[in-house]
Amino acid sequence: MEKNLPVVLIAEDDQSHMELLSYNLENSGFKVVKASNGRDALDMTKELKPDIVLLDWMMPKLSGIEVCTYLRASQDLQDIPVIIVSAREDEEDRVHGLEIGADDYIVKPFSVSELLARVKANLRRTRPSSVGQKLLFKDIILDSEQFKVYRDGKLLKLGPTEFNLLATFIEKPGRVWSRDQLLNRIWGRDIYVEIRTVDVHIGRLRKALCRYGGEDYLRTVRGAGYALG
Amino acid sequence: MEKNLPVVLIAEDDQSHMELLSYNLENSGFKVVKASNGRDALDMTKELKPDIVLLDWMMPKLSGIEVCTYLRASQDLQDIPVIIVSAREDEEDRVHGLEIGADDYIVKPFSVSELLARVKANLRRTRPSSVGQKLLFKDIILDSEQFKVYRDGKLLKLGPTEFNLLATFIEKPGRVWSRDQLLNRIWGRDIYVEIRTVDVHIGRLRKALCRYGGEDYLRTVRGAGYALG
DNA sequence: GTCAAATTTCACAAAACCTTCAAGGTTTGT
DNA sequence: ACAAACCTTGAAGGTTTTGTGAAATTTGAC
Repeated sequence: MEKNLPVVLIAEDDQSHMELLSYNLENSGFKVVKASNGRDALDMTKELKPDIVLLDWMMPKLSGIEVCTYLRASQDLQDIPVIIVSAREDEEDRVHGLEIGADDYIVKPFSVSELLARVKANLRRTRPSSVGQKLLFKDIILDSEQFKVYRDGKLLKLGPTEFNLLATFIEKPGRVWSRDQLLNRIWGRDIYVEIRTVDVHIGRLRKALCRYGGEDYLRTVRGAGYALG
Repeated sequence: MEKNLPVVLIAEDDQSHMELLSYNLENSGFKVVKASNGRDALDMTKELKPDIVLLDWMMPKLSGIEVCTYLRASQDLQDIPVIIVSAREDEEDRVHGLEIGADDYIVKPFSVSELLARVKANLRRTRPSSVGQKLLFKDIILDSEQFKVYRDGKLLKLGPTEFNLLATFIEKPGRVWSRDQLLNRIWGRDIYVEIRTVDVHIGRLRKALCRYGGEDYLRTVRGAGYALG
């Protein structure tokens, strides 16, 4: 079982459509979670906090529109990108979808490559490292497709955890992450490890980044957590 | 009889059309299998598992649309690329064709070069090594037309799985593939084999590539997968 | 400056992960 | 039908990474 893959929640009641979507997304390196109606979609979103949500417009229990409206009103879920998938292609419906806060709107039928492109485009905003993009910070380059990190042109050797930490930091330079947030994001929500373990890995990442000299970009925020720069 | 050519099944009831298609495809290095109605097309597809299927929209017994719908619903045939060939050029028909799961839609009359381009484009997705081009990485040459691999000018002996692995890697040098992705891509998606099997084949590929010495280009990325370079 | 709290460092054992090997099985080729 | 080539799998063995406590150091408040 792969770890740390971006999670896509698909809410779609048509079975064959669901197959098509999940197969292609899984093959492109996403973890797929499925919901076959609006209520499940909403519950699972609250529970799992996926990285992006695909909502079919027409679904039993709650429509995609209703689910989206709810998500947008919810404090801790409103940042999750939502893509509405619909057979309605009227300009009016499209506008309605975007008006209630969806980030994108795809009309059925769509090509698989179009769907993937849009999913990635929307993740690029919130989780750039998950879509195989090169990320930069000062003289650091993190290539999430090749799993390589360079500083000042020199390849660095990082362990998996250090890599994930850096990927998290470099997505939002300057943002301070608490130890708890880092544990949730990198270790997973239901793993129990000592909170101090984070410090150790930060230390290791620090050492790795300064392997060939240079400023220490990792900032310790006493009582709060860590940040890059 | 030439082996290992990609197989195209053409379903077309118009005799002269069939001639045109098969002549050109055979000339471009495909093995062509012919069906003159929808029912035969379906039976032969099940039987032969061709690499790609060209379906005329209007055919006796079963229409191209019906055949395509069936293929998409069938567990072990749904990955076969389908191109619908039709005289209907309404946007509506095109949409319908894609909606039922066709990968592409070509309107008659079409140029031969357009057809070939689309066939190859669709094969590139599922059978990248079947479109016969030479791929290079450092001193490695992979000739997917001849199914031969050279390193530093010397012919290497690879088993089929090793060849496919290398073909996958060399298409995107540096890209890290998870074991799951490799299994899906090379073994196929509904085959169940242990994930560790991948490791063994990687090991063999490694050994084969270094048969006559030289650097080991296969990079193991702990917790993530493998990459070439 | 002193002190307590917070953070960093260190070393090591355990866990996770990868590689290799060899024994069947299966497929392919003759 | 037989032999060769190839594939799959489990297990053993080796390597890297990880988690943890304890000690050392830093920090900020007083």
